[in-house]
Amino acid sequence: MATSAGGRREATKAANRAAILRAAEEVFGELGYGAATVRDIARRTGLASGTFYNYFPDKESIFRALVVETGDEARRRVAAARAGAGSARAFVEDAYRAYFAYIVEDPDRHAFMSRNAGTVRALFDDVALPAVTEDLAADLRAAVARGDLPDVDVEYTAGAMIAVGLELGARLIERDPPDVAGATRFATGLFLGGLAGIDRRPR
Amino acid sequence: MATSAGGRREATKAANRAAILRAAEEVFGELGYGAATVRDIARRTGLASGTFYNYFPDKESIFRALVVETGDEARRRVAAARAGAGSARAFVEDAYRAYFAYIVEDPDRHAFMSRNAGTVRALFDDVALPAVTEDLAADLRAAVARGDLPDVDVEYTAGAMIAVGLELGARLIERDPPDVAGATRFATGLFLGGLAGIDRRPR
DNA sequence: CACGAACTTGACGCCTGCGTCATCTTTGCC
DNA sequence: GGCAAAGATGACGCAGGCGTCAAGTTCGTG
Repeated sequence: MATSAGGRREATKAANRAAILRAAEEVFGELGYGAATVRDIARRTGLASGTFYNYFPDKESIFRALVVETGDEARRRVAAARAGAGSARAFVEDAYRAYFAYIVEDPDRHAFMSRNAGTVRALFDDVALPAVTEDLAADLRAAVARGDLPDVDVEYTAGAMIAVGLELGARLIERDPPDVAGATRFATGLFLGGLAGIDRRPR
Repeated sequence: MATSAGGRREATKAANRAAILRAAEEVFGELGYGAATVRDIARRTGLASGTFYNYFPDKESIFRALVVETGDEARRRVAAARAGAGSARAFVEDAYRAYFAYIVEDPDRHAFMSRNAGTVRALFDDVALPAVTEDLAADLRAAVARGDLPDVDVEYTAGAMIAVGLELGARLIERDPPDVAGATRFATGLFLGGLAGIDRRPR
C-alpha cells in the first residue's frame, strides 16, 4: 500500500536485509564477533534462522558487509566535514568533530567498531578499517607534501589518529551529556600542539 | 630428581598451570576470546580437557587471570622504567620505550591484548586494563599538580596514551627490524609537542 | 480469482563444546 | 616395595549451533 516503487515484495526484502544488518550490528557489538551466532542475529529480528541464509551465506559474510558499510559511512562523513578545511587545524578539528558527532548519533555503530576492532584487524588486513586508515594516510601525505604538516611518519600518524578517535569516542559517550566539544578540542590540541596545546588553565 | 624444592608433584602442577596459561594466551590471541574454546586451549597443551578444569573453573576465569597478569606485568615494567624520570619528557619517553621493548620481547602478549582489547573493556570494567589506565591517570594527576604537565583532562590523556601505545605497538612489530626507537620518538613527540614535535626534517 | 514464482519457516541430521566423574596413573612416604 | 592420596584422563550426557530443505505462505500477474 504505502510502498512507493518496486512493489511489496521488494520492499520486504530490503526491510529484512536492513533488519538483519541492524540486528547483527547490535549482536556483534554486545557479544563480540566470535561469541555471536547466526541464530542470535535471527532471533533478534524475529525471522526464522533459515531466512538469514537467504540474505547472507554465513556469519563472516555479514560481518564483512557491516565492516565495509561502517567504513564507507565514516569516510563519507569525515570527507564531507573537512571539504572546506583551509588549515591543518581545521582539517583535524573538522574530521574529529564529524566523527564524534557520528558516534553520538549512532552508538550501536560505535559499540560494534570498538568491540570488534581487534577482530577486524585480525580477520581482514584488506578492507574498511584499513581503508579508513589508507584514506587518512593519503590525506596526510598530501598535507605533508603541501607543507601544511611537518614531515611525520604518516603510517604512525594515521594509526594514532584513529586509535585516539576510537578511544575518545568510547569515553565521550559515557559522559553526560556526551562531550563532543571537549573530545574534539582534546584530540585537535593533542595532534596540533601536544599536551601543551590542550592546557585548559586560563592563559 | 632434578627438582629443587617442593617435590615433583608441585613442580608439575606449576608447570601445567603455566603451560595452560601460555596456551590460552596464544589461543585467545589467534582466535579472540569469543571464538576460543577450553578444548582449543587444552589441545594446545597436550593435556586432557578434564585437566584444564583442575586448574581453572572455566574460560572466563583463565581469561581474567591472563588479563590481570598482563596488566600487572605491564605496570611493573613501566613503573620500573620511569623510576628515575626527572622530566615530563623522560617520564613519557621511558614509559613508552619500556612498553615497546616489552612488546617486542613477547609478541604473544601483545597479540593477546590487542586482539582482545574490546572484549576486556566490555567484560570487566573493573580489572587490569582499567588498572593500567588508573595507574597512569594517577601519575598524570600528580604531574599536573606538580606543574610538570599542563592541566589536561587526565582521563582522556591516559586513554589516549594507552590507545596510542597499543596501536603503535601493533605497527612497530610489523616493521623489520621492530621499530622501537622510532615508535618511542613518535609517541613522545606527539604527546609533548604534537605533530610539530615529531617533524623528522632536518631543522 | 487462480496459479506459479518468490520467499519464509522450522525441523532435521550432523557436529562440537560444555562440565562431570569413575577409572587409571603417578608421587610421596614409611 | 607397597600403600594412600593427589592428580590426569577421556568417555558421557546434555546443550546448542550449523547449513539444508520439504512444506507452507504470500505476492504479482493474467
